[in-house]
Amino acid sequence: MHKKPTLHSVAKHAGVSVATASQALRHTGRISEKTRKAVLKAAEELHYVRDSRAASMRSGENREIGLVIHEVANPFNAEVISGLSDFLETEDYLVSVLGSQNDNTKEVRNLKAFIAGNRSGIIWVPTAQVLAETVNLLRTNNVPTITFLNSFTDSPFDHVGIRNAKATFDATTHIISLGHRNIAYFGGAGQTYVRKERMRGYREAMAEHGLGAPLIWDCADTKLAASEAMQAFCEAHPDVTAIICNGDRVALGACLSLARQDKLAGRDISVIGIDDISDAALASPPLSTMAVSPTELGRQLGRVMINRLNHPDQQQVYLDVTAELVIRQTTGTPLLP
Amino acid sequence: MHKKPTLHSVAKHAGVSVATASQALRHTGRISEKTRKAVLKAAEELHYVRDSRAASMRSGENREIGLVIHEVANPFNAEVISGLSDFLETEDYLVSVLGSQNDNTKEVRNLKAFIAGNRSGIIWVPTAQVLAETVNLLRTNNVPTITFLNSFTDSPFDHVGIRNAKATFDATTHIISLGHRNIAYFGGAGQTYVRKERMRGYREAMAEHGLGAPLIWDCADTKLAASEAMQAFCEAHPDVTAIICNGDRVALGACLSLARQDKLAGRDISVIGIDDISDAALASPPLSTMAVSPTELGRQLGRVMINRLNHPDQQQVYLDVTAELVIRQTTGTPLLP
DNA sequence: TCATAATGATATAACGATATATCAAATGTC
DNA sequence: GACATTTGATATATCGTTATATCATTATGA
Repeated sequence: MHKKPTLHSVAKHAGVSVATASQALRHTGRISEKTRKAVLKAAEELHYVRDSRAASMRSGENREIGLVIHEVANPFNAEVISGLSDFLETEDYLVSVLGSQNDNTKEVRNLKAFIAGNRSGIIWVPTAQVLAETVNLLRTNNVPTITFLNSFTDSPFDHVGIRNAKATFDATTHIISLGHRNIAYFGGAGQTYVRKERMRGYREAMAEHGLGAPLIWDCADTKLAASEAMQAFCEAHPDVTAIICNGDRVALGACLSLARQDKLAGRDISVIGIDDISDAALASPPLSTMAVSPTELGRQLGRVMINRLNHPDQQQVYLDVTAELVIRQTTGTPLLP
Repeated sequence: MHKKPTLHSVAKHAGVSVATASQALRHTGRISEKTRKAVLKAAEELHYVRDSRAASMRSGENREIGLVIHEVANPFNAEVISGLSDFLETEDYLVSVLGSQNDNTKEVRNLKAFIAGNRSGIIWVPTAQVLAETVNLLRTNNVPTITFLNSFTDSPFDHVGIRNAKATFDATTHIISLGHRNIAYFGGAGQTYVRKERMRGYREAMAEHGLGAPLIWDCADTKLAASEAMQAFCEAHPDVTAIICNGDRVALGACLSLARQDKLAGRDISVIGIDDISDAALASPPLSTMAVSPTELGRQLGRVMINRLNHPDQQQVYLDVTAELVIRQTTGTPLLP
């Protein structure tokens, strides 16, 4: 088996020096058209691909962005990734993704992998417990970092996320305005930054209308887990007439369980989600939700990153996108008792 | 802003030479325990992360695998990625993913990015039209490559995929055994390798039972597109009593449309998918399908890759996984006319 | 005791590219 | 025609590692 072509072999094949070949391929304008053509032809013939490790090491340039996310299979995340890479592509950056499965060890390993590979920037969805150590790692290694969705106190990094508290506040207010009194917060587990904020919005809306004793029901963030949890929830709390869900996936799972119990979401129990993933509009009945457009969010994220790369000394950016109420068919007036 | 720590700064901080620091960090066993400890401590204090570009350039080792896939947001793919990276992680490899959005230009760009980054191996879901040029690119650059799902004639690469023709043959045979005669193939578009094989299986089963005039209905591979196409399909072919779908996503879209028309999948029209994505079992009614377990498929893929990396001269591997019939509630006997 | 071997640290040369300095030849100016 | 300038190609150092050779030490053995 022969070895892969290098700049050296291209130069030899074109009959020029390595330095000339390098310049020719980079259109520096210091090489005559004739020899440039010759080098390009040689490169073509040998199927030469520049070794980006060597190039970026010498030049210090590396147009690659790393994304460390908890779960790639999450449809909301998948749509964000899609929007993000589409946008960054137009800026000639490449996005690579590593999933941490909500595991702290993997998270650090993935961040280190991106630092090791000298990414120009890192976008990071932090897990619930961020160690000061991890922050120091990113800072001393001098990587422009943006936290996404989750954040943590005293974070020195740029941030792009959702106005979580406002989203659930608005959702809860809407539900209350429909006449509901007995409203629970359903789904999610643990005290992630995002969930804490969302629960806060719910609590505040409840308090504002004098509806005390907020009720919170945990479950893992999957459709399956939510559908099982909803079953148990309905048995435990038959008096609840509406639930504010921790996200669309959970909301869809809850609706599934309702259908199995021969109940109708929007009539027997009102359900509202957050995110507006593409399945939300397609579900039956279509899901009411607080829409944030994951694709657009991905683009925003890209914009903030480009901005940071172009202006390293700019002050910290903190961008929270507002979720819009989308009323479909899973929210309605409560049944009279 | 200070610069990122290098082996040089670690060595200086520990009071040893660069060579010693390097060996200490790699546990080569040629360094005394005392100085090794000192180096480790220095590295820790400076938050040193090895520059993998320099390391892999010099050593030739690079434990990273690249995956070029058409669509990350596809739930089947997402589950495969999850299985793949979990497995390769146990072998101490890292997986990075690039999505090509079914675009030929992006596909080549992504492959080049992985070649440029000197990945140890590439897993590749080829688009419908693969240029000889692209194959040469991979070969001359000497990257162990595995095609996944799709392939092409005369491919020199290892392959992991699904026994597509058998899957649809079995699905169709099952539908026929239930008593259906008027059966269509629904979904997908164009002549990808996978779809051609799947249509072949359908056609062969139909022919074997003397059921001529196979009917094929195109639509894009998304739930939304499928639900719209199904509407049109039902109007155009009211006599069809069962459809073999190009995949679960399409099948779920079709079921959605049936529900909107107040028809029940499994009674009015039988629907069967392929893949068994996690939503299949959760849908209402639960989807009958030809199950391949995407997570397990991801693991297989990882196994084949490791195998190739450890045995570069082994002959070409071609592995097709068999799909199992899973009967849920969307398949049943046809209504009497 | 003196040669020989083991141990632990270091010096040096790569890996494959690019930035910079350099140099020869061609061109321009008065 | 002598000198300055532009143009196009090249030589060399460098990025941050690791592999290999080298070199002091100290330990071992006859």
